[in-house]
Amino acid sequence: MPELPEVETVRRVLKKDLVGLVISDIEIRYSGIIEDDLNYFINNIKNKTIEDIKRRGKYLIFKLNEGYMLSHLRMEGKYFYVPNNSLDNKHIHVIFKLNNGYSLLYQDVRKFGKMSYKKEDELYDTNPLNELGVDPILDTNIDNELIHSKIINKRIPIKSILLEQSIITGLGNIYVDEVLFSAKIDPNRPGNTITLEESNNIIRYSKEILEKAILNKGTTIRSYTSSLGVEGNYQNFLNVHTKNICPHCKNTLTRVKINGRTTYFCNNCQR
DNA sequence: AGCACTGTTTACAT
DNA sequence: TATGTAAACAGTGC
Repeated sequence: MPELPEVETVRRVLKKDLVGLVISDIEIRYSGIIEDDLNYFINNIKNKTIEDIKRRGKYLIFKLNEGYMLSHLRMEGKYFYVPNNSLDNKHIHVIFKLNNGYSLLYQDVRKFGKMSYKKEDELYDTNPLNELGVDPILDTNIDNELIHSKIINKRIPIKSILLEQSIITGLGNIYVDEVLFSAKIDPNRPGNTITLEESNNIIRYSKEILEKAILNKGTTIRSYTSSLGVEGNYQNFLNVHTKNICPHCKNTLTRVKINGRTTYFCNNCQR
């Protein structure tokens, strides 16, 4: 499911249930999810207490009493907090047994998701978090000129730049289309043609749209992709993504592939 | 049946 | 270094 608003929604739901619980055992059924050596991962997480759940970009950060567990849901990753042995299927790849008779299940139909253990001093200074750009929700002092200078250093389409996560983190295929529509920018425009004013609008609308999407618990487009049974509501506020008609000028929207990703925009309103 | 598609990221070739 | 393509995988829909 996850772009920033969906990951933030998962974070909030999990945090209510999990803080204070101890991970008493870990079962790994598909090791491709775990980026570390399996024994290293298990030995460092087993018997640790979950003290907090944080987020940066699209990453979930489980703060343990010693170190962190980093988790990225990629396309289909989902967590379920359920009583032991009450739910199982072939797409559940990691099971965290908790000390209260409940389990945290990680389900991932496409097996793209990743988890790793990070030591206290590694978290923000090593891959992958040290590669991330500014988080429009978490970072309050964003250097607009710096963002612009990074954008105009590139010649690839602005949509591709925003999907890279290295300048701004949190936007994915849906919200990039929405942000560029609000900013009236053609997603094909090369980075080196983006003005400071346009760059500032990208930052401003990223904040606005992501905030509103979080308030609506994210976007649920295809029903099977809902996580934790939590259905988002922001699909009712989308302007262009999955749409046919421009809500502003009523022209037919253009649908193209950029970076292999389906892209919706209005070639009348977005220049 | 076969192909195109999917809310992500990264490894690899050029 | 920068950019474009393919790959990781499983399911749905035409």
